[in-house]
Amino acid sequence: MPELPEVEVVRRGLSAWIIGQQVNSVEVLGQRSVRRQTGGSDEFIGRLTGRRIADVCRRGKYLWFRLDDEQVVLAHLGMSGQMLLKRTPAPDEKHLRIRLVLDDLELRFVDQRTFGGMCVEEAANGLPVSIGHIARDPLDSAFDLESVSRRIRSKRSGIKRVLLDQTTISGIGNIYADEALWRSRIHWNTPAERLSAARARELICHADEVMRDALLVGGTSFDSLYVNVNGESGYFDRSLDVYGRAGKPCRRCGTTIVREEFMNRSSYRCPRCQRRPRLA
DNA sequence: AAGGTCTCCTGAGGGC
DNA sequence: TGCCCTCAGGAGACCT
Repeated sequence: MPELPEVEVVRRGLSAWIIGQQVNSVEVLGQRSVRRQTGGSDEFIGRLTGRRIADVCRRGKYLWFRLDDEQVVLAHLGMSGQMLLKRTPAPDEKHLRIRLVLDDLELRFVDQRTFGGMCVEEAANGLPVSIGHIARDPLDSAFDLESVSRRIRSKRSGIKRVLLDQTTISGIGNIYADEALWRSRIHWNTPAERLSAARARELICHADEVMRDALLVGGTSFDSLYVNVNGESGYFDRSLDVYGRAGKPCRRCGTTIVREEFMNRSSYRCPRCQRRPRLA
């Protein structure tokens, strides 16, 4: 599941190959993948064809290509999106949704579950207009630990819900939220407002740390759905401490990790290291 | 206003 | 073998 480290791996892979290349032709094989484009695939193709790629940028889990004319191509990988580069002709993937033919390679957006997509839009102050509400992520040089900590502590909901809210801090998904909470020994349902400033700062630092650790080994992957642009998987799944480890011993205290339902998805924690918060 | 829920989607895997 | 059920979850729409 692509969260910040996985998207950053893709960004780095792409920027090494596609900067300076021209988009010679565009093919949309799946209309749903351009659903954010008001004018549909015709507009997407029209605005993109002939443009040159000037840079590849990222904020949180969003990725975008800066074009040579103040427009950007905004992309989100969703649950299963991949950006694949092909230097030589290759058969179309089963879930190939968008094809960009560049100067000497082909960029393919492949997405099984179609939660992801791409669109061409304007940028304002260097940020695609439709993601103005997305907060800075911990890898952003202008990320401000103090103000994020303050904002987190002002929220009246459980801490995990706050970590997943991309308008407060971006880039964190279900996996890294659980990992950061485990490192900080905090229960996922602890009211955010009950964390001390020091605990909140520590939690943010742990989220930053776990994502940087994952980035070092090329991101997390459980299956073949996520791969970087060379088609290689990440290795961080081998380093996870709690996520997906229900029934296995906590690496700190040996207590059996449990899986609980949360927001119609899964949450993993150590029942001993991450005690349920006392009722207020 | 802010918090919480619903919904989109496809394939893997389990039970029988 | 095949059919049906559950599960995976990011984020925008929608409701309270």
